[in-house]
Amino acid sequence: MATHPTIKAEVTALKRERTIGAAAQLFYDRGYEKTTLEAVAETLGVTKPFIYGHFKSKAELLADICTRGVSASLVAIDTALELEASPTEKLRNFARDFLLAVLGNQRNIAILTREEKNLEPADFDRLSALRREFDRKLVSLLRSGIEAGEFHLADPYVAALSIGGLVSWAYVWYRPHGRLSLDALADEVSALILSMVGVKT
Amino acid sequence: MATHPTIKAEVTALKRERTIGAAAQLFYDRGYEKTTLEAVAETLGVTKPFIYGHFKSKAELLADICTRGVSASLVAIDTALELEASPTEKLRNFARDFLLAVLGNQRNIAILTREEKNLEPADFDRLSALRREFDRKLVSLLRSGIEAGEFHLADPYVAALSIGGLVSWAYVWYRPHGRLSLDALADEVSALILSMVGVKT
DNA sequence: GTGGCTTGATACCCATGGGTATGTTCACTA
DNA sequence: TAGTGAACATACCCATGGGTATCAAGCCAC
Repeated sequence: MATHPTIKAEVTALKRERTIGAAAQLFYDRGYEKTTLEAVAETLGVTKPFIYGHFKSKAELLADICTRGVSASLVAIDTALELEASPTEKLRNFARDFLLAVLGNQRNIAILTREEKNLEPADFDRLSALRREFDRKLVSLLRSGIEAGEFHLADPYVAALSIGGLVSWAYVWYRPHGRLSLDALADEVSALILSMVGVKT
Repeated sequence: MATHPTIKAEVTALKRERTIGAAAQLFYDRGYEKTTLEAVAETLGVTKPFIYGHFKSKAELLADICTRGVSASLVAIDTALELEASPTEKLRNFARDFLLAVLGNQRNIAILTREEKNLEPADFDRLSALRREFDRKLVSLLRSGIEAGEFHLADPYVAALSIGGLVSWAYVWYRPHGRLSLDALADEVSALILSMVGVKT
């Protein structure tokens, strides 16, 4: 009797998960407005009311997908800040994690970037706040590196936005099964970023 | 008699120009699919058939706007490659020009990035080819710097894509009348990029 | 000035797709 | 094994907006 509600909840969660997955793939491939909920339902082998039983609107699906995109990046910066290590090591780890987060959420990040105008204003504001939080934290990491004499940067704000862009943009050009492995790519990008902030190698 | 056709052509060009400008502003503010041609017409103080007299479809408007975005970046790399200067100086100039091109075409670049799924396949392919051309040329610039012993990069492809992303992403965060002037920003970003490729300062 | 042609406004069509009212099935309870 | 309710399919509504047929007005040639 204690397991019944749990199983039910798990089933519901699974259905939401599958729906979000199917929607993300289609939004990524075709774009949000060009994707009909009928198409999403067909991918899942169900019909529209199935979706409306779990989401109140198409925009809610979009918001969920985008939230995953931002959250992945935030986890990367939070993890780095909690490390017991020098700013250089924190940044090295962050750069790797951040790139892996972006590429592991390539579809979500792409949708977040492309479809922000299709978000409900409330969701847009919430996600914008998360992005600003990410930027603030990255600036603080860069600042600590400057103060420790490890980084050499005239303007940590511009550097933070540059790093954010450099890595976020990877969703545009990365192709799985490309020339480099994910790991090699992460090392390479990490080295570029350390060099950019003026870490002596 | 020789001037008549010319004036007519100029008037036609002006109408196209104004239409593209109004459309770009609205696409940028609201998104492509959320912008009706009626709204574009209203901005111009005309009606839909005016637009259809100069463009064969909404998608053609989008393609024109996006083409301007890519072209601006291509001009920057072409200009740099034609310079009689060291790779370091070429890259320094390119970085500045590229950033200024992106920010001078902020709306077009934003639309290009966000709305690629709404392009006709033929236009998408054409613009993709231009982007690849840009990447190839930037790689060749980085290569020449490595061969000259001025740049220190393990992988010029990854570096080119990183630079492209770093600068292209500026359309996301740049706000006119912000803390830094365009010029100061261009210098700062240029310095970051030179540092990234391993130019000794 | 008058006839033809170009331009764009008025008014319209209709495919599309988000969202929903209604009916049906199946799992679970007693 | 009959009854109850949740979950989902069927079938539908209708606002929206891209695109166009039609008509009016101005501009040019002659």
